[in-house]
Amino acid sequence: MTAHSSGEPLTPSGEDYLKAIYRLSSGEDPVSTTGLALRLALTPASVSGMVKRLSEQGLVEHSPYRGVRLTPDGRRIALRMLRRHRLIESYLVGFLGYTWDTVHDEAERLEHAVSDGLVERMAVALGNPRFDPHGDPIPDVDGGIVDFIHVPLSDVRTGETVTIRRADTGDAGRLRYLASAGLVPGTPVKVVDAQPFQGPMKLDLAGAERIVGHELAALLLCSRDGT
Amino acid sequence: MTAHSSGEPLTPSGEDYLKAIYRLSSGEDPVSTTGLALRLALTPASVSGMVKRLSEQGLVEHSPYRGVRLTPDGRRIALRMLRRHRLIESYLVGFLGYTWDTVHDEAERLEHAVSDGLVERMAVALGNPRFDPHGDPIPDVDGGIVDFIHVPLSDVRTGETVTIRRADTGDAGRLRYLASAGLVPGTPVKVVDAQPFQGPMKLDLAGAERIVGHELAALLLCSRDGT
DNA sequence: TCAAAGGTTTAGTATATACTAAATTATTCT
DNA sequence: AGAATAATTTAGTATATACTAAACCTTTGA
Repeated sequence: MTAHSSGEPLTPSGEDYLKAIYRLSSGEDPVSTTGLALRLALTPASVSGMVKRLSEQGLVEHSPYRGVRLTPDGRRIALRMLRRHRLIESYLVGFLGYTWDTVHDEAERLEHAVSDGLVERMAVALGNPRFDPHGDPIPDVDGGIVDFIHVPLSDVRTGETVTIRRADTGDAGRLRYLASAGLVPGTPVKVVDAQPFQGPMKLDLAGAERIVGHELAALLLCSRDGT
Repeated sequence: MTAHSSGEPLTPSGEDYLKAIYRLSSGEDPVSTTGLALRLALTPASVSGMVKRLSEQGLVEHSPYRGVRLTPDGRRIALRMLRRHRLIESYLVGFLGYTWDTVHDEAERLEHAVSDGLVERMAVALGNPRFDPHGDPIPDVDGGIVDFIHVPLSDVRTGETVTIRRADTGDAGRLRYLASAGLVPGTPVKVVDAQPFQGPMKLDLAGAERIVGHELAALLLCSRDGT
């Protein structure tokens, strides 16, 4: 089974573009060239060129000056990469002693090198998990993905209690800090106070008080009830 | 710690060349362009070009029309790749249910993507093995490698008893057949009869008789005593 | 010893991907 | 609405790696 319908083989670069488009578009919305360029740390001009090639391969639809979106083929590949990435992260944490802040870069390279067979063996070894160590949902083999509506902690109103579900970054430093502050998926948090203008929040974590800046709070995606 | 002294980063291609040179030269002898081309399934012209670039990076020494050999830097990288490859194979067999005939291709891709840290974690999980599933020695972290003098089974004289130590191929079909015939590292074998002109050999495997063609016998590297 | 054969290198081409600088289109603000 | 600003694309360049075809050494054998 090839990666996509057209015969063209896809390069690691192409895989990264598709994955980035998926992440930025949350599956559907069109994505801007500049947004992609920022995310991939490339120039907009380079992105323009690559997008044109992906479009010729039928993996994205591109309206010049308007944006890119994935075709069904493109989305399938993006979800496959996401599955790989998240299963690899899960495996490294579960079986090789990695911590959640150190797995991202390793997975970023491995996801282009592993075979489908290896990914599935890792999935089996893990017991087919549905979430990775950061709380992100793992797409299943046929591209299904459960995506809950999560609220950034920074948007939660004072007095409300939510449960942290995901940490939306791959940055090791931030992840390490979050873990040390006890702000990991599964943790219930009550917003005691929130200062305006991107100001810090005062939180209640099982009795203990904690102050978190706006930037970090925006990375913590939460659910309101027992979702 | 970078891969080699000069600042130049090495590409996966370059890593493959160095590994191939090491394998073909058994560490020291100069290697021909054509030999390399055959091994890597490339044209001699392509090899010529790449060898020139590797030589500029100080990883190989090249006397035009005479051959290539590794510099100390080049050898270090080659051994690092060999360590990676063999540890990955060992890990896949030991922890993820792979069999010895199916690990080669997977390792061939992964060896370029894993970090040193991951390799060492796999080594620890395996208990720092010294041989991989095919019986090949695994170089240690500082590039030490125990290499015994092994005899191809095809060179063993009639009446002699040897122990199979290594299966010198990555070909899945051949490996599968060898395993099914009981011809795996560790097995003692007595040569009952050997026909001339690349003819088949008759073997005694713990009482059972077996016929093996010359090509396969040449792949089975053996030790004479209890080496 | 010298010519033929074979192995090796060079020259020129192609593909993939990134870049900078310039041209182009879209948006925003007055 | 039209000009200034911002975003996007195109044009042209560079690097890495592979290829084919042609030129070039080396070795072999008469």
